[in-house]
Amino acid sequence: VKVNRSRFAVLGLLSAHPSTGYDIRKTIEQELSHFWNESYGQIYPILNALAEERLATRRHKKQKGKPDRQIYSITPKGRQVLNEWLAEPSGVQIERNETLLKLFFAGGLGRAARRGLIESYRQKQQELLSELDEIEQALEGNGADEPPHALGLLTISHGRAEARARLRWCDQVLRELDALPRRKTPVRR
Amino acid sequence: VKVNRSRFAVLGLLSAHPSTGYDIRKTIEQELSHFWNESYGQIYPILNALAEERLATRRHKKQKGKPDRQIYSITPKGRQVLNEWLAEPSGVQIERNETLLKLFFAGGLGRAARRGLIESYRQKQQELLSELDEIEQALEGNGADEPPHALGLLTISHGRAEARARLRWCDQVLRELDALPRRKTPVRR
DNA sequence: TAGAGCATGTAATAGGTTACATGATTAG
DNA sequence: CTAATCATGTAACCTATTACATGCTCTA
Repeated sequence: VKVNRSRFAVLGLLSAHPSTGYDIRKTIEQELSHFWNESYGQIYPILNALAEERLATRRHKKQKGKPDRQIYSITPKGRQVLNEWLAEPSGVQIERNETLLKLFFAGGLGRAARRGLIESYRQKQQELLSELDEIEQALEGNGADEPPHALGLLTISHGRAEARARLRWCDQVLRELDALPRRKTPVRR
Repeated sequence: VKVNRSRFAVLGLLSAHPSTGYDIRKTIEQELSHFWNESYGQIYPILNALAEERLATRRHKKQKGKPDRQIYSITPKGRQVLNEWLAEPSGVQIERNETLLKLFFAGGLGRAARRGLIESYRQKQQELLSELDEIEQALEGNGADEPPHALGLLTISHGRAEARARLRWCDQVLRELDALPRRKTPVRR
């Protein structure tokens, strides 16, 4: 069985409150960007399809001075479909890691370039940690009436755990690389 | 600047020794599958393109009892192109995490389903650790003449660090979920 | 007055998986 | 006898990003 996860990302956001395509993009960027992303090219056609399948309803709202909005709301059927998907366990997902790919082939590279690879990766992780701080702010509910999004905060702690683990790995590798023989491409087989 | 990473995965494997498309697929499965994947639908067209661009040469080898082989070897130009790519730092890559997506929207889910989500994720990480052990074996060079692939082993340690961090996160979340209020969808905004 | 934010959408393109076709040999 | 391994390749399909078009308002 193969499902389109982008559909569920959109449906999931609609399950919190009615939104426009524009809203959805913004929320994804502000609250999910550490583990998910969607572009307009996906969102708008998906919203259309959800409405056709009666998983969401659309209503047009005129605005003055600003473009009109197409507001989508999840239907009971949509909520049901979403919950069914939420309950089924996720399949394994091999996530590509470009830095590891480069490292794997870095035998022909010089000492400095090899270190550079890891150092740049290390910095990316540190930047990620800062981004996580910002996203956490958004999830904590800046307004007084908004309760913090407890489940969202758990995704933040996941991101931090991964980033910290990668940082430690970088530090260890940087130490080991110096100890590694500086001979040419270690051709195997 | 946007590059096709699959091309470099293939080129990188050719840089170790001449291979067929079939060999490449097998090596990827045995040694890179914890952070990279490629299907035949990608590999064969890429090999063709590499030969056309003179980054690799092809030679046909007849076999009896088995299908003929198309053996590709990297050219000096290919090696140069590869090394240039290896040296440039990798851009950020947001990797999608389906479990986190589900957790984010799990407000409407029951207690048990919520725990199930995390427990299944936890088990996937444990399975990953076992796979890493197997891949490590392959990289250590089972033959006596083969030296271990030191850089490859670093990618294993990266995988382990991530998996262990995720395991710890699961354990923590499983503890916290019980403490979380069991009220309905925490609608925000 | 330039740029950002609001808002919707599509077309072109790139990236990637799955299924299929073919067919001999070998191991269980 | 069945299934796996060897080996190459393509077509259909899905998934996803980028760039573009449009046009008003508000801020620096």
